Amino acid sequence: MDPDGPARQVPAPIGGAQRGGSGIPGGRRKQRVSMADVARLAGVSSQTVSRVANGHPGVVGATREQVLAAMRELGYRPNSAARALRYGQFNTIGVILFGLASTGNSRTVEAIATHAAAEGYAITLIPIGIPTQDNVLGAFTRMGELAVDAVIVIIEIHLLDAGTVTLPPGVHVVVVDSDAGDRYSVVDTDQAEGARLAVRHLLDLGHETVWHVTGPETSFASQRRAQAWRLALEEAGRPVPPPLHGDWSAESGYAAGLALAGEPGCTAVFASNDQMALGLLRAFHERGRAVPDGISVVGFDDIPDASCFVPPLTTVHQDFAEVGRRCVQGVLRQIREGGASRPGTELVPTRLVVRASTAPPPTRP
Amino acid sequence: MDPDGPARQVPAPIGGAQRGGSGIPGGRRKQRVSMADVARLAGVSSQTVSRVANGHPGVVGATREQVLAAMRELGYRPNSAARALRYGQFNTIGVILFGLASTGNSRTVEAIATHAAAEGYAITLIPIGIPTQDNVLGAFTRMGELAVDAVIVIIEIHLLDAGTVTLPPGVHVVVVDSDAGDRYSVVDTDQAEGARLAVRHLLDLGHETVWHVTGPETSFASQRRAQAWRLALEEAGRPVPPPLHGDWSAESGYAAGLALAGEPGCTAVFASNDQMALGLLRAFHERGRAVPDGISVVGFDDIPDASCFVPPLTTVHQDFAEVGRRCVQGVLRQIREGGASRPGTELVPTRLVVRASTAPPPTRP
DNA sequence: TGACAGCATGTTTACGTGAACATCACGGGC
DNA sequence: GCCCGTGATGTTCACGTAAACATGCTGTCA
Repeated sequence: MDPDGPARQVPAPIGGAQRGGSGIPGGRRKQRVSMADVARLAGVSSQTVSRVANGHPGVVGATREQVLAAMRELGYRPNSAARALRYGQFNTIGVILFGLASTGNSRTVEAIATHAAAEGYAITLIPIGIPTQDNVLGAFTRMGELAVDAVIVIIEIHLLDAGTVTLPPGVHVVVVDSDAGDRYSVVDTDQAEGARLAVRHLLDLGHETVWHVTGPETSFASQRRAQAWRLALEEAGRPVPPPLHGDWSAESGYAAGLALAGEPGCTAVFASNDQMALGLLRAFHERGRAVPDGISVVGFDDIPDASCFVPPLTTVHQDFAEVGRRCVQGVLRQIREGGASRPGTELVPTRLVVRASTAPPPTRP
Repeated sequence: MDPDGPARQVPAPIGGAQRGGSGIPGGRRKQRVSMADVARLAGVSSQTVSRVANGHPGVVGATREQVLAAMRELGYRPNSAARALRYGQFNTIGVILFGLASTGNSRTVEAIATHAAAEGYAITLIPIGIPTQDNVLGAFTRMGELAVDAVIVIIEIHLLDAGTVTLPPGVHVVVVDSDAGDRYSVVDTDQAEGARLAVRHLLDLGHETVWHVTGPETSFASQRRAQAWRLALEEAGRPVPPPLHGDWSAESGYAAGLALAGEPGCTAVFASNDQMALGLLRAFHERGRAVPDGISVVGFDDIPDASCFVPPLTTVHQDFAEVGRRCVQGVLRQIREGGASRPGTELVPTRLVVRASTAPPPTRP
């Protein structure tokens, strides 16, 4: 940028004409209406304008009206930069994330934004295009200069495990979906419980074992679901089939489904999210394996569409709204108490929503 | 506008009168490290620190190193409030929207965030919980005090048609998905073309006419799709069946599907989005109406999951990323040229993606 | 009636940054 | 040897706001 305004000496371009009046081509870089401008028009001091703007007492009715009229006439809007400078805070929370496209993220962000708004905070999004170390590092660095009072991180924090990267000191931070509970304040869905619920449900229906389609290896949520799946099987003394690897997309679930359809012993599958479960349903349908009579499917997330899959999907419900709420709660606590990030993990419970994609296994011939 | 809000919450700057180390343990009060602090440690003036921080020339190597070392030692981070105050801009774009949950919105926002980031801008989200006049008005008002240089509006702007509401003057603004092209700069998907493509596709396959499931009445996108659907049928001289009304959700599509399954003359349906199309597929499946052999279904959006519906869905592809890109382009142009919002509508083209949910109508007995 | 309480309003100042201007040291040309 | 140009660095100031402090006026009570 090149803000070389030679004529920026002028302290107040007013003089009667306000915006378009003067013959000056292009309003240059003059700030818009300030308190001083309003004060001049209203014939009071700028401090009185400030008092009126902030609803402070001690301004008599007539004066107040005069000031308000001047504000309206000039279209005064408070300058939040100056205000932030004065107060030392922005009333803004930064959210670092990798992609809004994933269902969970957008719902979590929405909840964060909503709850933050209720507390008078706005949300600033810092998206990471590709989650490489460099990009993440860059985002954290930029973070430092960003106009935010606190940060919520919704990326796989273990990308930062190299240890060379640390959040700028003094930044309040809450992390979602991570194993960094020993270093940061973490809010997370109880992935393990959810996966266990899914597996137990299928075993209780009488299935010998449960196959699993994972999410991407880089996802901590996926890792934990897979781990809990394995554990639940082992605890029940069941064989643990080799997991299939997906990438969250329905297409990858479809590919896994085509493979699983060829496994005669496979009667139950737990997919690490609903999209992949959708892919499974399609594959099984195309291969003539009836769901749920021939094979059962359980997903994870409980996206709104899941109730209209064919058949409606049994899945683990995640409370994204609650995750968002607790994130906001967490950072606000830090901001207000002034403390640094307090390590620890908060788990948001899950619940199983049983629909029509699960049933007892077919009776063996 | 009414800048006279309720008393603003002011975090009392604790401590005595001076910045000196008031022995208060709950060290909330003072700003963090400033240039002056760095300057003191490095034994230079704060202006020199500023030069180093901004990479300006004219600082000799040794001095620069000294300053950098001091910065590292103190953990200096520039104060963006002061910077914004100085420069008169925030490098931030505000996005007003109603819910990220809708597929389109989150993808558009993601694209906006990505492109904005590439230009050095961050995104501030202002969510509107329930799109009542009051809430929208409130958001626009808050907008005025927000730390943003421009605004992108992704709500049904006709909510504001009362005319009592206007954007704060001087705010750069781009609107998505709206009929306000005469007042604002608008970027929109070519809804009409998309709907026409869908209808033409079905008619070309030999269907006598096409039924339609709309989105909510408050949605301008839905209105335009419905209008284009009607027009395409009329142009072809076909009967126009009564439209069924949904609310974007799969469940509402399911309800519509149950109704349509009872219409023997219905052989083709155009749903206003993919979620509702999913609901249709479920309903038709449950009612034994085979898709596409008994009845054809076309959606709108081309969500990633659509390729794994049963059967894979023929749908109209929306280029959300392009919409986001143009929004950013639009506001940046306004910011740089300094002009106000220039009325006009930019249309982003759509294309039909043919999959397996459409086929010629069954031959009449 | 005078001193003072109480309240409306004005004045000063600091917040952190960076442009514009000031200063200072050094070296080369005359 | 002196002057001046050049380049490094310091000083001043304004950006818009609001707390702290100062002023000035009104009315009241001893």
